Amino acid sequence: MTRDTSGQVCVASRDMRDVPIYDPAAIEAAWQARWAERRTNEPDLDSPARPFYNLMMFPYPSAEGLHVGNMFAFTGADIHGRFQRLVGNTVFEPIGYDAFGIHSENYALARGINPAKLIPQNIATFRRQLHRMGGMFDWRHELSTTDPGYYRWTQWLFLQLFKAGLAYRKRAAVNWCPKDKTVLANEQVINGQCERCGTAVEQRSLDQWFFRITEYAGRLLDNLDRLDWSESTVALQRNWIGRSEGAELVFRTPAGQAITVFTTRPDTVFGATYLVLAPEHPLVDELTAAEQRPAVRAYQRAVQSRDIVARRVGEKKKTGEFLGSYARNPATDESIPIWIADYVLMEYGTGAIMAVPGHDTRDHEFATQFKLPIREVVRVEGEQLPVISEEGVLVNSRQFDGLGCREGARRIVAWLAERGVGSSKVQYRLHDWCISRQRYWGPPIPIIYCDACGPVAVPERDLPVELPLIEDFRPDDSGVSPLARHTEWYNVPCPSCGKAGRRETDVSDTFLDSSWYYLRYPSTEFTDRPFDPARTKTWLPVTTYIGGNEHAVLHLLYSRFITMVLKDFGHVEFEEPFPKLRAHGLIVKDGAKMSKSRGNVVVPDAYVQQWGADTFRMYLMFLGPFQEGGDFRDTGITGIRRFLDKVWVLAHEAVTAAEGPVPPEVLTKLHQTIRKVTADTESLNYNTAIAAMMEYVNLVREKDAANKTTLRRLILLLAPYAPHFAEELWALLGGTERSVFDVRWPEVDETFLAGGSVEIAVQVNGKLRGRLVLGRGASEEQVVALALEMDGVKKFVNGGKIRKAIYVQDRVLNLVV
RNA sequence: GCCCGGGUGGCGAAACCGGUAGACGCAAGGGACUUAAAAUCCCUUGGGAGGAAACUCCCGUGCAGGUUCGAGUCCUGCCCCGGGCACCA
Repeated sequence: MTRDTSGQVCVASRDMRDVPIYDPAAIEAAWQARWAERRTNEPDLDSPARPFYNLMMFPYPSAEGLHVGNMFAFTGADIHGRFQRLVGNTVFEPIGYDAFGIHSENYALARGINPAKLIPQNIATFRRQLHRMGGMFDWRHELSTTDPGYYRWTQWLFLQLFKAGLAYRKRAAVNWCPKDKTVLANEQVINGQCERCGTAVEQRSLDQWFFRITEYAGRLLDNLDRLDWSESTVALQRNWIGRSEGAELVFRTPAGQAITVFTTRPDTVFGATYLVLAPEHPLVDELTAAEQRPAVRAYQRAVQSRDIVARRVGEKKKTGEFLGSYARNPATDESIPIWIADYVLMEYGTGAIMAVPGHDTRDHEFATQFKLPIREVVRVEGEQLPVISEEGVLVNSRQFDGLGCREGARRIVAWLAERGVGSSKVQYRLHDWCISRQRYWGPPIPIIYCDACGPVAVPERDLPVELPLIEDFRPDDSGVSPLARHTEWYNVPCPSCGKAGRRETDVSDTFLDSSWYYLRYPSTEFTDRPFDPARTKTWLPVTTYIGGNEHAVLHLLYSRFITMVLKDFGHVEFEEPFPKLRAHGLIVKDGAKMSKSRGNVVVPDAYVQQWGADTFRMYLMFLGPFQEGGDFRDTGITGIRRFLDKVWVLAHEAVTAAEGPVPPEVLTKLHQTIRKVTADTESLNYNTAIAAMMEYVNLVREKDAANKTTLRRLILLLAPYAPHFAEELWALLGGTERSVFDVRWPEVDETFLAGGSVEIAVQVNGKLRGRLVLGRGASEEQVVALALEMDGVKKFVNGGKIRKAIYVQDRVLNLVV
């Protein structure tokens, strides 16, 4: 019996020859030290032969440390990087920390310690864990978004948008989380609740900074067609941008006011029997008749106080109020009533709709409730109103009667456009990006307010605007940042006129930090520029980006937007930062997402400690398809360890044993394995690549064909997956290179694939009746002749005539009788 | 409601372009080695029926149909699970 220092039982050679014990802890520590000392993972950034920028989504350094989901993601990405290096690319694989933001701040609040003191401890833990997992990280280029040398440029970025008119300030109803005491982006509101703490979100009206991402909606959408991204991610982004084609139509009041509505169904304009404005619509006041004023005011107040949950999600029952005034339907010329109702949202379209109760479920509900006229303008045989389908013909639409919906829509828009009361319009669901946060833990927005000059940009030479270390970093419900309690910090002269000014006390959204970090990585050592032009030209855009779909919308959309802006202002030469993106799956535990609140977070440390990083890495990859994720159970780790033990023993046997001839079938299998592992690793199908290596090892053992030359090839295949293990065995098998990662990936020799025998399935009428083992490439005649001799086949052919024989070369023969 | 995934043994999963369903691994059972246990090695393992046995047959990829010589894979209509969006006009 043998045990290593951790108490782990280890194998001896299967024939009891003495083989040193595979002790991952020792090997892994030694190789990690060697990599650091030899600068193995530090590519030449200035003149790389074949630059390959392998990017993974950087973590936020939570107090719990790296969890198993992070390790799954990073391992998958690291395998990709290591493989790319082995096939001859100069791989740059950086890592960093997205350490600003509400996660970190909330934890700091709970502990009562300033995040500026707490975060470095968390980062230290992450750094240690990232080293331990054996990633091919270039530690020279590690970054943290909380470093003033980083956020200086985040602030610079803000200023570029500000100067271009893409950052603006407006008072807006925003999502307010009463528990976290902060404004949330729409994207951070899930079912009307704060995505962090689950508290119901309220509406508040505050002055906020916004970025005009909506100006880029069309480009952000159109470019998706040109990106090599996981389909799932593309679908999420498309959905989020939400393009709708339709028309804007103008309804006029007798007094001449114009109410513009957006509709996707201009074909139904003859059925518009009333108008509905959002309660906050700017025209509401002037359109309200005197006698309706009290009721309208009361309704507006009621809507405002109702939380966003009720407005957005719940409440089947429609509510609304008549304004007491009318407008003309531009198609029918009829006078129709104007209402307000909270089912119409100010943020979408024009904040006003033409209601077509015959052909819209919501309008139908509302009209029924308030007894408003419902008119049929689209007829579908055998269907009752409301008819939503566009597969009908227009009726009650005068000269347009009888047309199909689509054709009708075109003609009606053209007809209204002639009279200046309509035009076609593309509408997006995307909203502008609110980047203000009334919090402490973020980069201060670099603006100074001056009574004379208005909001003035902090001069670039004065960046960074450093976040001061304050004791009272706790937010309150005043709606202003904790920084607003520090006059000594915010009272500064106006950079423009020199009179008394006041700093912006809000900080920016974490998503701004992460919207450009990939530009910073190659240039971390430059203190005088955000990203060096030469380095950027060499390394960007990112070659492969790997990350989770939880960032499919926010992070990826914002990064694309920021890159487009930088392109438009001449700072970079490309507009898509991530031409190739692969989404990995989610690791769940017992069917549920891992979260602190569920208490099901799995920390990898104990596993890495017990089994070694290599075993745990491979185990995570063997769990299921990388791009699908899976449920974490630790029941299968032994399988991977047994596999590595077998390879370990084979390698040691091969070193001492005399080199014998390799059986041909082992050689064939070897080249099949090289082919499969190459293809699967390239396409991120790591689970099946591992299975293929296991199959090969099983065969080598069965044939007792351990051999240095062939084992070296196996070690190379294994290297991306188990890097320390591979280094150790490569050296053992006589590798003279400084690292196995400086060797070239093995190539498939087709001549070995051609040989060997195949098993051909023989079917009668599509049912399997026997198998033939033959040399590759047998002709149909030969196979049919042999098949007819088989007992199982004879029995079912039963003397009948073969009507047809279908032969798929080397695979299957089907006899039809 | 709309948009993505997905449904295959006791479990995680494989299956190229429609061509031998269940590779690989876990767990389980049996055996070898051992004083014993662990480790290791060998065998069995989708369900059912028959046979002393070598074996043989039938059924089987969420459900119901269809296309095809042949369907886990393609088509039509459903059911269920996961994720995203959602009073978006």
